[in-house]
Amino acid sequence: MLDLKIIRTELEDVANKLRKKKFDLDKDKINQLEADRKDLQLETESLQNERNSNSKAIGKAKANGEDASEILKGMEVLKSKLEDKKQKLEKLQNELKSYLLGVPNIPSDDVPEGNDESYNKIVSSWGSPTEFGFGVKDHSELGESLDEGLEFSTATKLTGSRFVVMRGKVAKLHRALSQFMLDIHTLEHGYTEFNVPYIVNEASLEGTSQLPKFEDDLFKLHHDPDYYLIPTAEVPLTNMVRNEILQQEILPLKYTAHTPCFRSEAGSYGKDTKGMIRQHQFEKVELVQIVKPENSEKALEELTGHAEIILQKLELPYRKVILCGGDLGFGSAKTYDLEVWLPSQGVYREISSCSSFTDFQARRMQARWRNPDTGKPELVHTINGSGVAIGRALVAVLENYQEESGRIRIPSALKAYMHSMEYLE
RNA sequence: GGAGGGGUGGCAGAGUGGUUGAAUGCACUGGUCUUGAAAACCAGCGAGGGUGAAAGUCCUCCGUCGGUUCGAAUCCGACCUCCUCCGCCA
Repeated sequence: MLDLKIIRTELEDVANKLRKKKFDLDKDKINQLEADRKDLQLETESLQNERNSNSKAIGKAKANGEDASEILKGMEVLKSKLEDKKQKLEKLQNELKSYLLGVPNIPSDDVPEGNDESYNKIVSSWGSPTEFGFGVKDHSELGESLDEGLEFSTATKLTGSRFVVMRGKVAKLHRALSQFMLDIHTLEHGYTEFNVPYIVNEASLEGTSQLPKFEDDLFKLHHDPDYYLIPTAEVPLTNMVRNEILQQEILPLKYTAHTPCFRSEAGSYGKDTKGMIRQHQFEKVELVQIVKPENSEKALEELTGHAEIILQKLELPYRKVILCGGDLGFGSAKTYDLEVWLPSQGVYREISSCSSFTDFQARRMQARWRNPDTGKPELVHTINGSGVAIGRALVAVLENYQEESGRIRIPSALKAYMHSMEYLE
């Protein structure tokens, strides 16, 4: 959610900046709602003031044994007038709030212009596309041809499309990837490891801005009150500071967790239907930082670097891309995607997305820190990114480490987690 | 699942219908003292919002939502949540 004060005072400027994100801010609607709100709020509050002072006068009169019936008589009219105004004000404020909840974050100045992903800019590359002297296979072909490998049809029997069963060594490799990533982030990058609920409430999802706008992307459970499966560990990790006022000494907070993620993938019919690129359930090691506003730009660079290290240690060729305004997520001010080389497709595919949300999530969550200079609570900034997606990392390893025979070599960084196996067999 | 007891400011913890947005302690900030620090003493110190150039002023908030009342932290109802005991259980 954006700062209402900034919207009020710099409406034109905000509208201009949001244009980069292809969002059309309804200035007339905001102006109208604001004008009405102002009038109504003034009237309501002055009636409340009147009621309060009358009530106090009644209390005083009764304490002194005096007659208060004269004041009491006037209160009846005042009460119904107040009730009326209050209801109208509440309706108006709800209208304003629900509109504002649908307004995206302002993109950072260095975010490139552009309508879609074709305008994203390559920031840097690491390694070069793996060379093969033979015809490469894709990960599903490789995985299905292993004795103990990927079983898409079994998963379809158990559940439906967009799920996978991993058997034996592949399941172990998948687990090795998650252990490896967690170890690097906790031992070398200073993150605290968490094990969190995979089911969260509505307030958490509103805090990190999946709700109310993107309910269709979530799996909702039959439970009262509403429960949802997490689409990413960003939700539980970030919401740990919801409604908190943090001491500055504990900042920055650096949290990581390995969790499954659940996404309905509504609206992606026909996209990546084959293989494990796009699943309803996948695992991910997530990185979250809670920082002082002045440090958020630096923290985004740092966190993205932490995700890059994983790909480097796995010796997977990748490139770093900055998303253009049109491709930027709803709450993000700036996003870097890391794209890993997939030989079978001959393209780089997203394996991590690292974003700064500035104070957008913090405002929704009322996540604050006490600034010793002002003595006042101020909003923190939140940053998160995948470090990295495990299913996609498995895909990348299978494809980039394949040999002509169909054997898969184990990346050296993972050997310690795979009982020194040379090959996946 | 059953029985009982709680949820109040950054923390601890008073407060059971009327100048209580809230005693007290801790923490924090400023000052006095000190070569400096600590201690001691003095003063200040909740959050969100409206309005205003500012000083200020007004409104809302005591788990959440709703109700009773001229007036609710305080009474009533529902829900959430924590603790204790019993039962059950991976």
